[in-house]
Amino acid sequence: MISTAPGVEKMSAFFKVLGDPTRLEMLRRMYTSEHCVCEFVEMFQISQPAISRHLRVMKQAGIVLERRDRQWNYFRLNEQDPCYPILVQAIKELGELPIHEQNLLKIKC
Amino acid sequence: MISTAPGVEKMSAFFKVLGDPTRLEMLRRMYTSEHCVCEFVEMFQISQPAISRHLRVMKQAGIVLERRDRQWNYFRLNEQDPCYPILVQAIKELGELPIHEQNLLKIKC
DNA sequence: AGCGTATATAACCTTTTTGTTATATAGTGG
DNA sequence: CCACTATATAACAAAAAGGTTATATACGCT
Repeated sequence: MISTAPGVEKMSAFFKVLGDPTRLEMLRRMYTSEHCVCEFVEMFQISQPAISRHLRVMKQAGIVLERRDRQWNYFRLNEQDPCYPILVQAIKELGELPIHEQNLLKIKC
Repeated sequence: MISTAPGVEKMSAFFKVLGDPTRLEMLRRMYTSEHCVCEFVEMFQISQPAISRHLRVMKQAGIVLERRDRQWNYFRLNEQDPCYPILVQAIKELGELPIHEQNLLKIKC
């Protein structure tokens, strides 16, 4: 076993993080691939500081990991998190990203 | 298929409900069996109105169903909810209820 | 050095959440 | 009818969440 079973406190904190549509959508995207902050900034209609804070919340909860590469900061799912399997199931229930919602910013950043 | 795949909005609303430790614990108990309001009132250290509101939040989100029997109001999980499988997985990850946390109020109510 | 891009943090404000107390409603049993 | 129990709702206060703007920091480029 990779990780210990989470308790109610830990798990409800995990769910609280997923309880925001912006964060859930970000996590869904990260399941497909790592993303840098500026990609998320383009993706949503909220300010860059708001994006940064959502990412920090997820990082502090242990749900995502960050990787710094020069001026870019990349975020990805933390597969070691004890709640990771639940996250994966949730993302799978959401199904494929609709084409028009897939990110076309291959060039940007 | 029993229910339609939920979208990000619906699913994050579902997670927001699970994002409170009291509610998550209540759901965990309901997975074992139906419970009436007064049982939850005994179980937690918050007021009866607070318990009632938590139950209403879960009912309005479609996560639980209620059954009225004379002066008692019983709540149970809604197995038809599209997010029900995720809830079950989460509860299973939590593991067995510790003995000292199991409810001994067989007689009350 | 000076500029532009990427990102984080601080300060602030508004909305939502969650608890409390007070009170209303409904069923049960004298 | 009255009292007691079970439960819901309203009104209120405190705390948390989430957005914004302003600003600081770091890197790459000319």
